[in-house]
Amino acid sequence: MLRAAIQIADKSGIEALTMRNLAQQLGVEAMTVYYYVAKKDDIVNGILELVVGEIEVPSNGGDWRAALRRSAISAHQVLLRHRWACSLMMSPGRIGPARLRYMEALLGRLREAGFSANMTHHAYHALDSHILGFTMWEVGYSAGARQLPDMGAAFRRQFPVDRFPYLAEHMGEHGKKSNRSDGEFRFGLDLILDGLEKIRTNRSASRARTDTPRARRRRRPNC
Amino acid sequence: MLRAAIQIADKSGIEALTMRNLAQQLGVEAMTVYYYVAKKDDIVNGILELVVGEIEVPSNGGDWRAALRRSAISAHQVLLRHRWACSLMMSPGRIGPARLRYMEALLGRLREAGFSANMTHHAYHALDSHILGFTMWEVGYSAGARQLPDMGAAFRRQFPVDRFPYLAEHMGEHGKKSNRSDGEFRFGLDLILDGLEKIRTNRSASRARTDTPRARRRRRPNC
DNA sequence: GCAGATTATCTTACGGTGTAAGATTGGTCA
DNA sequence: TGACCAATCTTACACCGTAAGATAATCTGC
Repeated sequence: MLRAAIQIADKSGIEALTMRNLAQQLGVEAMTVYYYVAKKDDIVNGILELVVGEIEVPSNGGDWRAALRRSAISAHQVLLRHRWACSLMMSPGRIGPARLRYMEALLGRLREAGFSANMTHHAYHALDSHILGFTMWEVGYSAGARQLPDMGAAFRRQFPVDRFPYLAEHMGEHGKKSNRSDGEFRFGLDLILDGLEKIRTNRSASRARTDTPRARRRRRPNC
Repeated sequence: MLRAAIQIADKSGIEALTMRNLAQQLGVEAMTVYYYVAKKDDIVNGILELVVGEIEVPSNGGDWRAALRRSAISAHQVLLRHRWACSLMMSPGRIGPARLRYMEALLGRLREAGFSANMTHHAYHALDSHILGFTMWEVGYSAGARQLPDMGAAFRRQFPVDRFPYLAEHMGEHGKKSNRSDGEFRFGLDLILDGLEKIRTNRSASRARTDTPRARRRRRPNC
């Protein structure tokens, strides 16, 4: 049943996932679905869990940066396969077991790499914001582009290039082949990972040189 | 009318913004609203435009980093004032004049700082992803926290600390006063801005040393 | 002053949504 | 055969956006 629900959402969007549509897909009447499920929300949570389960969790050992990078790219790809999932992941009250497992693995990998509890907390949110934020933009953008085939032309008609030169240039960049397939996603991702690595090595170095009990307590307040 | 709509959405969430509710707020019947507006979507686009108009646009001249930082923090605050706006900004087909003005200013400020067209394109999306992605997480998280007052306890009940130690630690970080009020948002923002500044100076330096016509053409393909 | 046009509002109705309540079917076992 | 029970369907309700058209209030030109 959840498989059928995912199929509907993938093909026709999450707004097409109605109880009546789902029932029809299953060859059954709408209310029959309620024999297996208490509320529609349970279905939504269920399919979201399945999708989160598709994401590759960061591997243990080895280069932390590479591990997190692989996982983030996997998340990006999964969310592009199921374009409805992104906004659901950001809405409240949708954190199930699969999601917790993913979060735990990500947080653990950061701690293992040597980040403090507080730093891990910040790093997690920076990464999460990029993954979900960027992918959500991408999903919305491509949806808009599909509705309005030549967005560039439509834009130029309404807002002449001489009044919005930078926007025009920006649209031009979007048309480039070199900017297709994950380029923008990886750019922001690497920006964050590079920044984190720099902080990590600086902290390690400064700890080795100038650590004090008070500083350590402030850096790892929660262990 | 748009003001009344914003008021409803701010107080009771965007799902409470129905034509019947809005009409009642205006002391009128539902269909009367359609005398002033063709579709409900026009109202939604309208209030989104007003909100985007509240965002402080990056100033010209001076430190590009500071200008973009101020603008991003302003956007963050505006979107926290109107918690429904975030997801709307990421949905397709909602780019009105105010939004274009904001984008143009941001893109222009990046170009003016010396970034190439391609780099500006990437920088824009990195920043945008963080602003919208982070804020959207924050909105969802605090909404969940409001529904479930003691989330930490609820979490511990369902998922014992010994199985999710890192998650437990993460929740602990969320409880800290030091992590309130924008700390996490600014961390990710500075990570991106720092990374961009590093790229900017590296590019400028390498251009001064080793520029060739071909390299220049590839770096700024669109001017 | 008054007919006609314009502007503003309301009424009714339709097809869509999630779902509450209860009737109905068919199979399994004592 | 009769009781139990799981699976399905039927009906109905309150909500949603909105199409179509009636009604009331105001302004305009003679």
